[in-house]
Amino acid sequence: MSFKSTVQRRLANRVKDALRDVSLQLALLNHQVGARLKLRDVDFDCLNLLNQHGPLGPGALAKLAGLHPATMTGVLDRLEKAGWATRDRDREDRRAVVVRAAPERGREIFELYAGMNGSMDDICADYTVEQLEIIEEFLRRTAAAGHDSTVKLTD
Amino acid sequence: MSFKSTVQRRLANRVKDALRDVSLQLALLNHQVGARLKLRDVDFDCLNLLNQHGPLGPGALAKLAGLHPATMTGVLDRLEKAGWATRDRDREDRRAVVVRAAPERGREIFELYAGMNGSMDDICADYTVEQLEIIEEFLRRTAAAGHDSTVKLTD
DNA sequence: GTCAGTTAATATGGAAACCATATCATCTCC
DNA sequence: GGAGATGATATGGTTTCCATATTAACTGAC
Repeated sequence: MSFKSTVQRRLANRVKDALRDVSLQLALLNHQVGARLKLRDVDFDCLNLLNQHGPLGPGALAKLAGLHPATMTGVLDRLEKAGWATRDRDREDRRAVVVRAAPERGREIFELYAGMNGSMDDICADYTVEQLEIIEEFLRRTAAAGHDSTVKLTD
Repeated sequence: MSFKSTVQRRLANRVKDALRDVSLQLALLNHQVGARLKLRDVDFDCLNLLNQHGPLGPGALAKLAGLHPATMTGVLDRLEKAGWATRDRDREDRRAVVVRAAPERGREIFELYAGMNGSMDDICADYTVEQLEIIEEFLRRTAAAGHDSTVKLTD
């Protein structure tokens, strides 16, 4: 890592501090949104993973979420029972099922995030196109770094 | 909200997408770090809140974390027993206790995040001072927006 | 100064969740 | 064809959650 100046190093530390705060605040927001939907944190996290990655098998979802397969069975039982997800037979492997988030329920989640989404639109409106491109690139690289770090921890 | 162009609106959506991915990846990383420390998600989240906010009473910590006071008692029991936090008498209110994260254990957490921290330093080194200032400001405003949204959801 | 009302933290116990292990059906490869 | 592996779930013991109650302490009105 090659910082060009002490100012830049200090700024990097401030960026990392701000990132930690973002992570914390969004985790707390997610917890409240989940509570409003009467979902346990672990259930809501798994639902978010399904919304992000698309349909997955319970084993793959468990691995992604860092959960035991038996735990995932319980989580999916609750999500299915509450109408947030469905389990369907896999067409190619009769052992397997495919789990999908219920698309018609997405609006309920969307509505609870409306405040945050509106605030983000307002914030983004203050930046130029060039600035937003820089910000997006930074966030993409940060997400990739987070993913890589997680993979390294589970090896 | 007043976007100056369609390009800017589209970019805002990409920024929001990227932010969701960052939130998800950091949540998964936190889960794995917590697992390495043999801490339940809820325990690790509370420890992180103590590290971020400094000493707090159990009631204030429960409110911040969106947890029931009785749940917090159990969380603090586990954190105390495992040596991650201490409960001390409040000097001014004999009913109250003050919970502190154990400073000597901070290094263990720090070491598990070393990969991510190093990656963030590398990423930041690619940006100019001006760009890092923009990024930091954006993250600060995003954290504030997240906090405000959470407060609105709990009213 | 007294006392009713409120607050802070914890105790209790029933319900819910977690997960190590086992089970069964299915798939793969030799 | 069959041994070994895999995917998902069942089981049951343990752990966690939390509604409610309890106790000690604080506050403010009278």
